[in-house]
Amino acid sequence: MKTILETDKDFICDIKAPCFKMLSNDEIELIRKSKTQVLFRKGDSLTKQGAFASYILFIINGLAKQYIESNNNRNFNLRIIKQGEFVGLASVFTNNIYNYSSICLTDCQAFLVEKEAIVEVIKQNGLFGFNIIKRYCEQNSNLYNSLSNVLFKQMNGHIADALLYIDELKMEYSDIFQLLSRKDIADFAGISIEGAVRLMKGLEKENIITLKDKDIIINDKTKLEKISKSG
Amino acid sequence: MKTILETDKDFICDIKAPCFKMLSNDEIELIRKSKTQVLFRKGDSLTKQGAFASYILFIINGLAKQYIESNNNRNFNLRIIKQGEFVGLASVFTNNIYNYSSICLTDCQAFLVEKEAIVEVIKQNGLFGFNIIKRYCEQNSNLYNSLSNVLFKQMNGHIADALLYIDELKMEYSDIFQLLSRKDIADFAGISIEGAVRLMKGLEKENIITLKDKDIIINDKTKLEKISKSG
DNA sequence: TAAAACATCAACTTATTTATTGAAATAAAT
DNA sequence: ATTTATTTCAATAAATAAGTTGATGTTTTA
Repeated sequence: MKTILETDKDFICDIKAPCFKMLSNDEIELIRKSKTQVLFRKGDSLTKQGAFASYILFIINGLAKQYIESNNNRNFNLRIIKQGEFVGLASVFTNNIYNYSSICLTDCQAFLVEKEAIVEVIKQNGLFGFNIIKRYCEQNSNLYNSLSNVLFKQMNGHIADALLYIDELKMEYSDIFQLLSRKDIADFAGISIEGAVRLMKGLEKENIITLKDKDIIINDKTKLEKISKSG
Repeated sequence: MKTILETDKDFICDIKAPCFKMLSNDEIELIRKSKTQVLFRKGDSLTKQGAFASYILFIINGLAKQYIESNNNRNFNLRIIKQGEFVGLASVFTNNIYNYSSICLTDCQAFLVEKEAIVEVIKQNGLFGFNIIKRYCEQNSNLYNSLSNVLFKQMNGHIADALLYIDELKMEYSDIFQLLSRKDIADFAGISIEGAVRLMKGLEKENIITLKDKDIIINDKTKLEKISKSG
């Protein structure tokens, strides 16, 4: 009956993310007071595009995907959210509404911090704020990458990008492809499912990748990168 | 690219729920300013047990289920949320954290109102507040029913209760059983899936109910009510 | 402690989703 | 106008999830 885990004061210090290490006791206390910890199950949504954003989420462990929803049934996947990352930063600071959805690819232990507390701590602790902003900028630049890919490339480039992006996560999360459906991959590439399937089969024929059940192994990264560039 | 539907001032007045009819123009404006409308898809979660509650949801159309999560994989279904109902009232007024989860059984058009606005309007408009409270009490009494069922009855009574509860919705939503899995029914009864299957087969043998694919037809309501009472 | 009330496990069946492929329809680019 | 790029539709296969049943364990209660 307990998805809300009681956590003691030490717990927040225990988190691996460097950004929490630099907080003073007072600041930790401030965060601790206005946080709650939740176990999200695989498939649960962390944020819903269009809903109010009153808190940010910090992912303690697990993987999730962040995407934008379209009016019909096609989504565009923006990124994989990894452990130690924040979700909802921008929404909290600016428009008060999540402009993307995100759902768990695995069970995700997360803690939620109310925006007032985060704002307060950032105001107090410049270094903390700096790190938060840095992270946010990194995420944002990825987003711009995604956008330019979508805008200026075509199918082959898209799927190459998607595969290269996901493959980068494979070092840390070797089973990442197991967690993704063809629709997920297609949504990363911004193309139709059938298109994604076809192109990947094509890449397999040219020995650039190997499709092994759900897993995808990149045999010739150089060639894939060339395809990515040539679009 | 638009799940957030822009809605004009008239829209909120247009909602069938009686409780919105009694608002003044100013109050409507207040709500309108701090609301956003979202299309939740079948399977999307409306609230997550343990997460912060900064807004209430008003369901414009669609069906959802409200349940409490347990540490393992067993949930207890509290109720079906219907169109015209609120989700998250208590959480907003009291503890600031949702003490239950809820997910959509069908696509749900909902609008979200930030708690500050709801609180403000309730303070201004007694009749509105009264209605909100009335609704909340109704929900709560159902909850107590559920609890006492769980506590004081056993399997036969539980499944009878669950079936009777769901059957009541059948007038308005004739396909309600199509939307529910055996796990859902078991979770309403608070028993194991296998237990639910077995008992329902038993009830079918005694001609009390008919299982027709996913649909369940109650043939002998009186007998089922007797089972419910006798526990 | 024995019976009753359930839950859990394992095996199996059935239904639903996901993946794949060819063909046809649009749309964009040359 | 005619390739070229891409989506959509339809049919099928493969994989996964849901439903069902019997047998076995575990509590609870009398």
